[in-house]
Amino acid sequence: MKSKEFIKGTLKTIVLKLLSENEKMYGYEISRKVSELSKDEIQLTYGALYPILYKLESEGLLTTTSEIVDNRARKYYSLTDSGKTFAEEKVSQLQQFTETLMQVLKTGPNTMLNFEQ
Amino acid sequence: MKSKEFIKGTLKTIVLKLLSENEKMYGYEISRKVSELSKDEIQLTYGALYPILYKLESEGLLTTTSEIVDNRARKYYSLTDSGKTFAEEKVSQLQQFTETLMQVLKTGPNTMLNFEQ
DNA sequence: GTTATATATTTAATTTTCTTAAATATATAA
DNA sequence: TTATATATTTAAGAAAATTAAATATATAAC
Repeated sequence: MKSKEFIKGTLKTIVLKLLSENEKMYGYEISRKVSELSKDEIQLTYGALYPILYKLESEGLLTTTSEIVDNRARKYYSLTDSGKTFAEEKVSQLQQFTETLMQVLKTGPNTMLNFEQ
Repeated sequence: MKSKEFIKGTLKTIVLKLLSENEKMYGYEISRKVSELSKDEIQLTYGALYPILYKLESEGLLTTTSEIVDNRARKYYSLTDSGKTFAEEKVSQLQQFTETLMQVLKTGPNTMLNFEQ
């Protein structure tokens, strides 16, 4: 069982990151891309993904266009201008946070205590 | 406003990490230490911290001892043997996750698309 | 003296976020 | 005709964290 708990809070920013790299993407594609990039370590389930997309849309950060591809409905999501700005901010903040977290996790183990015996 | 959302899911592991470096710590101390190590970027509020500690205790991963210091009650938390093993696992998993996340965030921006025009 | 700040723990209501699961539907390979 | 892959949506429930308040002592400032 992969450690899913750590993803919490980062999913939205990952979605924003992918959308900032592509003119338009659809839900399934986003989910696959995350699996691919993370070598299946990070999974973006639909139950998590679609609510995120709806919320970003309701906030005016992305727009949707529907297309029929191979007879199947496909809904594309694209960042708006404010969405692009927001995405840059979030990604930058997450990178910063990640570095800080690594610092916190790096200290020790038992710094300065390895001289005993 | 600092990006607090990213912390979700990582708090427990941060607590475990600190406890694995110290024989015993009390709640307030843990909270302060996280602020210090992260230069105030990560905040462990009591509403988050104490429920985490209670849960770890109920799972047998840590034990508590109460002391009176300067007339004030102070409750120390220490990892049990299984707690130490668990802490190592969690920290290692979080480090792995963090590296994966950085890889995902690193790709792009707009790889291969900067030749247009 | 009393006010503010720092130390210290606990608990509860609420919100956010995610998991799990199910429903719906088409295309294609076995 | 069965399984697998593609594709979206929604809802119930759980988990985790936020916010806020209650309680209590010590000490520094005014």
